[in-house]
Parts: sequence; structure tokens; C-alpha cells
Amino acid sequence: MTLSEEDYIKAIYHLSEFNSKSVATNAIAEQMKTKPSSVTDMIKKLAEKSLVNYKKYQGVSLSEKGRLVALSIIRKHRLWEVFLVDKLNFSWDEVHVVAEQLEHIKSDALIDKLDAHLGFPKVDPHGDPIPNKDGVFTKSVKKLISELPVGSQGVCVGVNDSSAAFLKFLDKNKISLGDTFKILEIEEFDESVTISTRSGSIRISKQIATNLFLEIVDVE
Amino acid sequence: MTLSEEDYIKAIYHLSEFNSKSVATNAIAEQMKTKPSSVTDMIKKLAEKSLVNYKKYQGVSLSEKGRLVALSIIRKHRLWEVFLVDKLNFSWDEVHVVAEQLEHIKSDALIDKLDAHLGFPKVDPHGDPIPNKDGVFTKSVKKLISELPVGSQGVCVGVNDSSAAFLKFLDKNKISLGDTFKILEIEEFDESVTISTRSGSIRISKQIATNLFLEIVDVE
DNA sequence: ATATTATTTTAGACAAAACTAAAAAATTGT
DNA sequence: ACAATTTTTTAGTTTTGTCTAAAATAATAT
Ligand SMILES: [Mn+2]
Ligand SMILES: [Mn+2]
Ligand SMILES: [Mn+2]
Ligand SMILES: [Mn+2]
Repeated sequence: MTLSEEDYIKAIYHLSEFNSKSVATNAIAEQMKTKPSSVTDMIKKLAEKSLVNYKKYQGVSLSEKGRLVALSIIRKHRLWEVFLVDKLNFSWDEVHVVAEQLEHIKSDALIDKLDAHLGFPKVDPHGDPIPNKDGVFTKSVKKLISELPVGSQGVCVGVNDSSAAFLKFLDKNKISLGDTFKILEIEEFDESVTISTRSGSIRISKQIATNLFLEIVDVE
Repeated sequence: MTLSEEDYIKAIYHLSEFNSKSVATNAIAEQMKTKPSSVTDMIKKLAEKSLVNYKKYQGVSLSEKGRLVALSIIRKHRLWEVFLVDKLNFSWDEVHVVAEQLEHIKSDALIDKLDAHLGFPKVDPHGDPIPNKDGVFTKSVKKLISELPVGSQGVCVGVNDSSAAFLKFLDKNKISLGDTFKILEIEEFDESVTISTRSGSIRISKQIATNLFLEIVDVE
């Protein structure tokens, strides 16, 4: 598989991760920063290799084979991200661009030994799960802050947006994975949310609330 | 710079590492496992970018700019090799193929942090020196066993051939970098050499003797 | 129901990096 | 010196991944 094919497969995976329906040509073009015509060309090639299911004008979805390829690339991407943060002291907002390259290195031995070296991590620095060799991973039950009612309490376990800009914003505001938050108030007008933290309470905008995942702690 | 351009630059560097003269098109083709016509095409592109000095039919040599590019790639290659052996427990005969890919990852921060993580190593697992950020490295005074007279003694510090086949041969015969050898006898007929080791003495063929470097220890 | 708009595909072109076959230049042997 | 051989370059293709412009299809709105 070429680097470009791998990136397309990964893009299709991410675009169908939640809705599971077939993915539109335009959506892939936007994600990949290419033109729709380029996408059509590539889709045909991937269909030829039976990595995707494709019928003209009907959008595209990953075949089982394609899904496994996607998960193998995602596994590599996230393991490298853990390496960069844990071993090389990168900050979590810097690792994505580098992992985007490292994920394409071809060596099964390398990725297995890296996994072992890192102590078989289950999640990457952004809280995303790391599939095992066979593409199996546990998607934890986590909810966006914006989806939770007042009174909910949980541990921050992931980000929805992992852009450098958002991650830097979180650092600046001393919000980290592992922090425990409680939802104190939801402002109807702008859907901003007031949450309590160890060091007091802060108000976060709707945009922030839709990009932070909590793992709920049942409080009786 | 593309991956392919980088590999050509590195090939030219290695071909002119010792003789320093201009390198022949055919020699590059052989090294790169491509055809001479492909080499000519690439050389023109590299000359266009002033990475090489080129006059038709006159061979090619690296410009100062090209030399620095070569050394930066070699630095990355060797640092990754150290990482693979020291941190991931690869054996020294397995690392080259993987480093051949890793050397092309583009991130200055990555290579600097990797260097620090490894403790700023001076040589790679095959005894080859690692250039610093500015392309500076100390080439140690080392001699091939085949170039030394009877009675010489030294520490094995490098290999001339770093193919997996040769390195596995050395492992099998319990020859490692760091071992101290003394040259006991040189057989005129086939130029095989008898050397003494900690565990006794062994005879090595001319082919082996021309591929092991010793750093001489003066014995008075 | 059909006209308008949006999406997707096709057709044709281009740059990168390789190839084969043929031509040109340099080297070698007598 | 010059014919034969070797090396290098040129010319013309191919494959991969991109593009623009135009055509085809699907979706939407009146
Ligand atoms: Mn990528
Ligand atoms: Mn991540
Ligand atoms: Mn390489
Ligand atoms: Mn090496």
C-alpha cells in the first residue's frame, strides 16, 4: 500500500466512524484537502483492491479488509503519539503531525517492539483507544460535556478536537486528561457550561463543551 | 526534498566518502538498483537544485549544500539505528532496513529529542560515527584487520560490510564490537588471519579481515 | 413535474520517478 | 590512429497521484 492509499483509507474510516453510513466523495476531498475528481480516481483504485465497497454516485464504505488496514494505521499512529509524549517529552499538541508520517513506516517487528517498550498502552495522549494487532479495541463509554445534564460528574478522558489550537487552549486553562469535573450549571442562552474543578469553578463555552469527553462516575 | 532525492544524495555521499573524486552514473545506478538513464534524470534535477556539481559525461559530486543534506540523513539513519538496538532490542543486523525508512521522517524537533533521549551517542550499532546537527563528526582512526601487521592489537570498533549476512556471521562466531583482538599470524597463501580473542584464537578468512575495523592500542 | 442546484464522474493534462531502446561521447586495445 | 567497447545521455513510455473543465447524475425547490 502506498502512503496516499493509506491516508485515504484512514480518512474514510474516520468519516464513517460514528454514522457508519457510506461516505461522500466531497467529504473525503475536504478531509484529504484534494479535489473530488482526485477522490473518485483513488476510490476506484481502492475498490479494485477490494479495500472499499463502491458503486458510482453511491458513496463509499470500507470493506472488512479495508477496516483492518485502517485500524492498523491508526494503531501505529497512536502508538507513535504515546512514544513521542512519554519518551521524547513532546507536548500533546505537537505529536499529530509527526505521527502522521511515522504511521506509514512498514515493519511489523517495529510496531510490536514499540508497543512492548511503551508498556502496551490502551489509549493515546488524546484519550483515543489503541487497537491491538488484530484491530480490536474497547471503545470506552464517554460523553461530551455538552451532552450531559447538570449534576453529572466524571473524569476527563478524551478530546473530540485534537487540533494543536484546542490542545494549547486546554493547557493554558489547566484542563488535562484525568481531571475530575462536575457540571454545575448550563446557561440556556449560549449553552455555555459551568464546571467545578479541583481549583474552583470555570465557565466553558459551548464549543469547548462539545470537544471534551467525560467518563461518568456514578454518584449515589 | 523527496524520499528518492534523499536516497540519491546519500548514495552519492557514500560512493565518494573515501576516494572524494566525482562519482560515475553507472556506480550510482548500481547502488540505487536503478538504470543509468534514471540516474541521469535525477542528477539533472539535483543539479538544478544545486545539490550536486554536474557536467555532462563528467560524473557528479556533492556540493557543500548537498554534503550537508547527506550528513543530515545519515545522522537520522544512525540515531534511529541506535534507538532500535538500545531501546527496542533489535539486533544489529535487523536495523538497517527499518532505519532506511525512518531516516526520511521530517521533523527537526523529533531528531533532536531522539538524540537527547539516547544520550547523544557518538556511534551507531555498527561503529559508524553520528554527525551532529551541523554535520560535524569525528572519524576515528581505525584500520581494517587486513591492513595490519602481525603483532598489532586493538579494539574492534566497526564493520566495513554491514549486511545482515555478515553481521549474523559475526554473532554466530561471537565477534562483537568492543572485543580486543591481537593479530597472531597472517597466512600468505590465502591471506587468512589468525587472531587471539579472550576465549582463545580463531582464524578468519581474508573476506572477514577486510570487513572488520580495529582501533589500535599501542603496546610498548 | 420539472427546473435549478449540488454532487459526482469523466476526459484530458501534468509532474515525479521509473523504464527500454537508441544515439552520442568517452575510453580502451591494438 | 582508429575500431571496438563501455559509459552516458536522449527520446519516448509508463505509473501514481494530482489538477481543471466539462459532462453526467442526483437532490432540491417551486
Ligand atoms: Mn499519514
Ligand atoms: Mn491522537
Ligand atoms: Mn532511505
Ligand atoms: Mn549503521
